[in-house]
Amino acid sequence: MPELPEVETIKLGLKQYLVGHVIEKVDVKLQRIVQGNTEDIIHTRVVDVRRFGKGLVIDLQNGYSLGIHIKLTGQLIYVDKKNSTKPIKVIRNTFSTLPNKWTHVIFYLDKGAVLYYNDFRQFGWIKIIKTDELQKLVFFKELGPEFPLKNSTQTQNVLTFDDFQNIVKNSKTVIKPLLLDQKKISGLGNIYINDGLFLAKIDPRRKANTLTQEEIKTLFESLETVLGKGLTYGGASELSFVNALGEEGHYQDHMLVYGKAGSPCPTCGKPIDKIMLGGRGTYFCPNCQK
DNA sequence: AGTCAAACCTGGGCGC
DNA sequence: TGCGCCCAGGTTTGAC
Repeated sequence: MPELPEVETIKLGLKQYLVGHVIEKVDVKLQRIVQGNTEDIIHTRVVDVRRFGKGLVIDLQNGYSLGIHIKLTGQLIYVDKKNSTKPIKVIRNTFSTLPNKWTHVIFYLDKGAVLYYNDFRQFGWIKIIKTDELQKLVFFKELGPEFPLKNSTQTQNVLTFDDFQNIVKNSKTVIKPLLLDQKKISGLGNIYINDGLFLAKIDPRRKANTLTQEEIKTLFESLETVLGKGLTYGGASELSFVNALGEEGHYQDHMLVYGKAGSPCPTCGKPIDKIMLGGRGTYFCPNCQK
């Protein structure tokens, strides 16, 4: 689902296409998605797009920002005259032109461009707030340091290996739910954690504080590898993810174990197992991951 | 601090 | 064919 590589991909696109545009009008079709007053963001220019973990921030010239979380199925798609008639992936095999029944917010921009917020499951949110008050939002306030993402624009509050080692060593919890906890480490999600643990040959059920120094090092590097691969492939689009132009990524064609219950392990050929951990589907090879 | 569960949603996939 | 049920997952909240 949208994790660090996916949200970074959206951020890069929005930064390229959205910055410089003036928001002329906002049409909120599903009120639940938006909090704050849309009057505060019209007739003002987009000056920057930032990412914090899996959260996005669109900064405006008048001192306001949009804090955005796309959760599982949110899409932010920039459309101008060049790509306005293209069918966009909605979910799995469903495609539709824009706007469609899953379009909940429409930002009309100058020069005839439009930014659509679509969200099949309606879990995402857009919060209109003064830029200097973003840290008051629970999500941003409690976000832990970011797992490093190679070749990304991430600059601040990046987790070092020493930080990672300390977090893992000092945690009594099970390793997989620990990695999912955005308050401890931000940016990782279910897909890349499953694949990272597989690559590191570590059983997702292990208690964090039983990992050896060597295993922690391998895990750190494995997670870096799979996240980097995710970014290289433009994200994972098995569900609803598309980039800022509505294009799909391709990491789903390169997943190691995620979603592959019963399929042969890429290393040993024995079937991939699926269990629930922390309420989340967890895929691993019981033979390779110790 | 940890663990767990429910809630937020909808459409796909399943069993019957 | 169609109904009912479960599932997917990133937070968020609340309970123990």
